[in-house]
Amino acid sequence: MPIPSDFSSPSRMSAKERAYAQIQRWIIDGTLQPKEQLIDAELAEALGVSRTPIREALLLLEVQGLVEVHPGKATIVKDIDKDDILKLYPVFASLHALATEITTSLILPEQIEKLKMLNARFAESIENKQPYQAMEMDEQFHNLIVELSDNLYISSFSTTIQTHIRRFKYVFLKQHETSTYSSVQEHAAIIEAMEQSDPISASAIMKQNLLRPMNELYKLI
Amino acid sequence: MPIPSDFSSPSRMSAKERAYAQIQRWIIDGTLQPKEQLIDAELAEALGVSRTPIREALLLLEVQGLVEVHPGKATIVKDIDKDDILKLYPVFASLHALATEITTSLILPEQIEKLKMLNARFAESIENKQPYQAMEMDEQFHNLIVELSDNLYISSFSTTIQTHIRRFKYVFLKQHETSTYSSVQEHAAIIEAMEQSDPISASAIMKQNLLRPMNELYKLI
DNA sequence: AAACATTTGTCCGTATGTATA
DNA sequence: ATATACATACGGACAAATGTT
Repeated sequence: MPIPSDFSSPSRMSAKERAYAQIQRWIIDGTLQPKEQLIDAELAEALGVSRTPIREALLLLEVQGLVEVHPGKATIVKDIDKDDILKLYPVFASLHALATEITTSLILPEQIEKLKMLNARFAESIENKQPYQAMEMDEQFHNLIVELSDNLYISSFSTTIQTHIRRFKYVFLKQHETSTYSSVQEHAAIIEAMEQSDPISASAIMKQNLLRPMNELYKLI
Repeated sequence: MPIPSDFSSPSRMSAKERAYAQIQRWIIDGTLQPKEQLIDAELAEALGVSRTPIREALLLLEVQGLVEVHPGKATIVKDIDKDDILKLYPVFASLHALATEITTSLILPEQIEKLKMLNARFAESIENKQPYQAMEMDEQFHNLIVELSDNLYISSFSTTIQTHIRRFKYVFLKQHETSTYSSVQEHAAIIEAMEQSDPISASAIMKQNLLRPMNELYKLI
């Protein structure tokens, strides 16, 4: 009789980690709205744990910029306004441009193939009008390049920014129709520049691939 | 009789904040060495507080990448090796290049003057052979540009990287003679590009101003 | 193999500080 | 101005997990 035995797969999340992941999801998807007050005792009861792991999770969310803790007063979900998009995307673009530059000089043929595969699935998702799946494929394409750059700081900062961008889309857009076919073509151009070992071109295209949606989003709102 | 009454100046740091600042200092200056085990109970006694604020401080330091927490096993000071410098500086340079680009289009004449003043004091410190003061003046110059870019993500990420770079210098260099006079000239060139409202040039020089010391440091070690 | 020592994780009670009636 | 309610900050004890004897 086969025993599941995947004890160490998600390595048994601690209460703190579960609380962190759940509260973060609630903030991103709008269940917890901007400026809404967070009371640790309430969250503790809602998640079936004590206040300690909740407080640790809120501390992490504060560092990430999703929560504001006013000692002795209140803890609230950080407010958001549309101009945040003008602060988020340039940093995101710079980080990914750097990651692209680094990855271009490290990438292996089989990893290039994986990027092509991800971009193909990205294109399919757009054609099949599945905006959420398209967004995820787009993220996977970008995240693979970031991972391949093998730089913990880039990946860490990138994850933080990506979380805020995701929240922004959830709060301001009903649908997530942010992916366009021109993005597929830019991805292809990035891959081509990587194949030609041209880090300058690759990173320049990557930057545009992220700054263009910023402008489109900003006009849209 | 005049009462000091500076209650809100440092706004009375919490135990968590004091613990965080102190442990961080100990890690940066090498009092707590790489791979050294950190026992929260010991730190709690040493700092005269309970384990709770210590654990919160360690959590923050873990996010910052200065500490590794292995649940149930141990908490240790993160190890460091000289190749870290090749990961830190490119990210630092990208962030400061972006900050420079943004600040160039926002900066006011009086703020330009302040940059000139900081660079003059930076030059003096080098001439007077005061390497630590020179490092601080250099940091103030860069940090002012970052602050003026008015982007919370840039300043937050920049602070994290700067902390690691500082630790690197403490661990691998006895003296902090990392500032050279060519850096003063590059700062002057950045200021000049800003005065001419040339963000491309300003950010390019800024990038070089940070990548050059990276290569010098790497060769030195 | 099992009991033990050690360290982190969690719970809950209390103190402190703030805002409001 | 005082007291009261309420939320966060902190403390101390217990539980859980890991490695060892």
